[in-house]
Amino acid sequence: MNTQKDNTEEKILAAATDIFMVKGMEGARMQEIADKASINKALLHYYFRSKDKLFDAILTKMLNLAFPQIGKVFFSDLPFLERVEQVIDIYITLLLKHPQLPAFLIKEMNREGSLLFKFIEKQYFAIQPILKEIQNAMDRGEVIQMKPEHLVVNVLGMCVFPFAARPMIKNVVLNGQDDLLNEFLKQRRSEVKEFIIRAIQPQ
Amino acid sequence: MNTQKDNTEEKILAAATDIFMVKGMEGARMQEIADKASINKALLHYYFRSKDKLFDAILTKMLNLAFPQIGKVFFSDLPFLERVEQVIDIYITLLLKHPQLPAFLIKEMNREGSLLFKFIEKQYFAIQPILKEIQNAMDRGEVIQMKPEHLVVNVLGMCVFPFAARPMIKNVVLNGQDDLLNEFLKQRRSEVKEFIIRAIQPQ
DNA sequence: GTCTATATTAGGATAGAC
DNA sequence: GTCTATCCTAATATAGAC
Repeated sequence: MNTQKDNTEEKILAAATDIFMVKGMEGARMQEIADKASINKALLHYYFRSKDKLFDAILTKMLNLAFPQIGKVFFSDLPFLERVEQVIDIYITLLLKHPQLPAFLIKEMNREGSLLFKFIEKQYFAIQPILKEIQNAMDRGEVIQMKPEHLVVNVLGMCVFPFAARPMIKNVVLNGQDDLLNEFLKQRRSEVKEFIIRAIQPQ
Repeated sequence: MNTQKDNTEEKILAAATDIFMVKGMEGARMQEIADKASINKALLHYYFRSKDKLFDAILTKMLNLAFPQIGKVFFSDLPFLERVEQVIDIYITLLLKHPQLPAFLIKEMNREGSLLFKFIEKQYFAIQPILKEIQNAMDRGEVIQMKPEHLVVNVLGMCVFPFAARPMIKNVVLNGQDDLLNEFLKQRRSEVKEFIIRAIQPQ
């Protein structure tokens, strides 16, 4: 049963997500969020007490969206190169749905006092098995030898960077046209896959 | 001859650079900049009239540092693959000197009303010859065939991303240790080069 | 050119009526 | 639960003495 409370809370969360994702914690204004949710500032505070708490709610939501993705598909018994392709696929698909996510997270992880650090520190233990598994694949000769950490960062960089730097890509590389940008970002799925495979397949 | 004016102006610029690079336009405080420059707020305004104008001065300075780099070395008569290696070398060297630059620019290019856009739009004409030259190298068979725009973004992503996402790399991939992070970033020079070369060299 | 003191505004937060 | 009105602090900016 949907009370009015639930309904308003959802409106607030939706509005806050939109605003915070684009402007970040420091750029966002409570007034703007209230306007977008078609309520007033006082009601924002009634539901979330403070800007910090509201922001934390949004940040947590987006983090749970972004981070757990890798692990899911990675530990199957498919050949390693296919698993890499799947990871790239999943990530680009996620980013096409949330293009502002990379810039948002980069902004946030470089902001002092961000709650993001609490979250980030825990992830160390989550990624160790992945690095280990990459090393195993290398030892089996499924992939060329290199430092697993650098492979991870290379894949992440190629997937994430064009989204974080969309405004530059759009205006510098393409000709300022939104539809060209969208097309370009969609192409990343296959482009990154092919590029990575060429770089890491044996011989 | 150095008047007191020059001296103070330099102190302000140095302090403002430090603060703005780390905190961005919205996170920085005039008081903090004044403190760092060992002067008071009023003097900041005496020299630069407003926070906006001061920020613009810093932004312009950093942009002129970051953007014109590529072109310089790119149009020599060296083999294409060697030129790519040189570009990577120059960029990673620049980033090791200014590790906060990527996050700063990503923050800024995603901020509405940023003066960065005026600058960014002009760069379209600067990069066209580079894309053309890449295409030529592909047609000559010096490199594998792909969309030049994606090659540029791949190189840029691998160079820039680990700097933009330093806090995450440090805590998630490495073990929260600053010296490990530094070592890792230095390794990027050779790692990126080798990775790119494997991905784009013919056959 | 540099300071202290003050004005001004913006923005987060609360009180209190309904 | 929702609103209007108001408070309070932080932050940019200016006035005016030295």
